[in-house]
Amino acid sequence: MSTPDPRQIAVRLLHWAGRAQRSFPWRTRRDPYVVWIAETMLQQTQIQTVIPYLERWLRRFPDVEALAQASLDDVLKMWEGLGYYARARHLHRAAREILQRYRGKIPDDKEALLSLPGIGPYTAGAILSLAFGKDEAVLDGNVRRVLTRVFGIEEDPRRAAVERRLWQLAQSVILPGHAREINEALMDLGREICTPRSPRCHRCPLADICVAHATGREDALPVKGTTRRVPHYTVTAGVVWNEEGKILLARRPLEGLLGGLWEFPGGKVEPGESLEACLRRELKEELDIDVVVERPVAVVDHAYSHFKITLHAFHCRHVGGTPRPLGVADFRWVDVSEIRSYPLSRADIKILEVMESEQNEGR
DNA sequence: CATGCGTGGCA
DNA sequence: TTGCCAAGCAT
Repeated sequence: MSTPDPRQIAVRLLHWAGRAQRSFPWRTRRDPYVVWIAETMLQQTQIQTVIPYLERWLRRFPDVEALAQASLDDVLKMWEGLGYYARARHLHRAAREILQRYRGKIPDDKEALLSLPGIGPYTAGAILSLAFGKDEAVLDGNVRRVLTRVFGIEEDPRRAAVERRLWQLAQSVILPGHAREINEALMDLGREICTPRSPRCHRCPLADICVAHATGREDALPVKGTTRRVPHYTVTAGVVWNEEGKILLARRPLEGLLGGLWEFPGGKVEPGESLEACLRRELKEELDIDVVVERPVAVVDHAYSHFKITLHAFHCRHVGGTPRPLGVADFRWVDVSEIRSYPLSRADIKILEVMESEQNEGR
């Protein structure tokens, strides 16, 4: 089978794009700000997850200025539960930079976009083509899957040389003046038809020119790398009460896992260590306080991006030492009713929900 | 260039 | 239940 003709692909995609489409917020409004926020939320995240977050976000931060003027805590709170929290921190920083350097206007220049935190090649291409109508390609997971199949690319797409070739192919199917429709069609095709498993080739407008379809390689492409098994850790967390009936919340360091979120402090159990000893040690190391570990609150299983934990939470009584932020970014004594107003990770929300249900049962 | 970085849905 | 996967970016 000959190599598919990019122009023919473009024409097919444009025709296919003429069908009834779902109306997403970032399609109804071509506002660069909306596209920027939506595309950032959509990084590694599915549409149905993003939509409610996006709607809330746009009500709370309707433009660059509102976002720039918000506190990081407000921004993280709106992002709570969406994951990959560096995205929210980057949006916040970028908004301040856009306000300062570009008078609040999202730049329509590729180099300027790429220099902003959180904007890489995909998001820059998406903003330029979808919001500004420029003839720029996008290459995301959907487009990568479509192109590796249509062109029958058997090499690992994560290799830099293959990645460059895929960008060239993505650019080659852009018909001048039609980048927006082509890019959206490619991504729609990848999401709805050219799916990772069991692609619906009988409904695909490219099926008759697709190398993978012709050779029965649809399910094998794109080739996957070797998956490493994820480690599992046992972790403790303390709901530390003081004499006034307040609870100690700690803020995680601003970089790294769950950066900037608030949590019930604790940490990883070391080999041979009891849960209670772990908790006393961690609270001493991170906050320089002494506690008595009392009854358990909850046991929560949780999976992060690259490891899993079983989290044992205990009520604790603060018996000594004024907290100091040794291994945390900040700390605060708060009323139970105030905890919900802080951005927390999913695992800590599960703990909080158990506490709230106990409270409602009058325990 | 390889790795770190969340969460929820699905088979 | 477990593993796979999803509109990537930073370092």
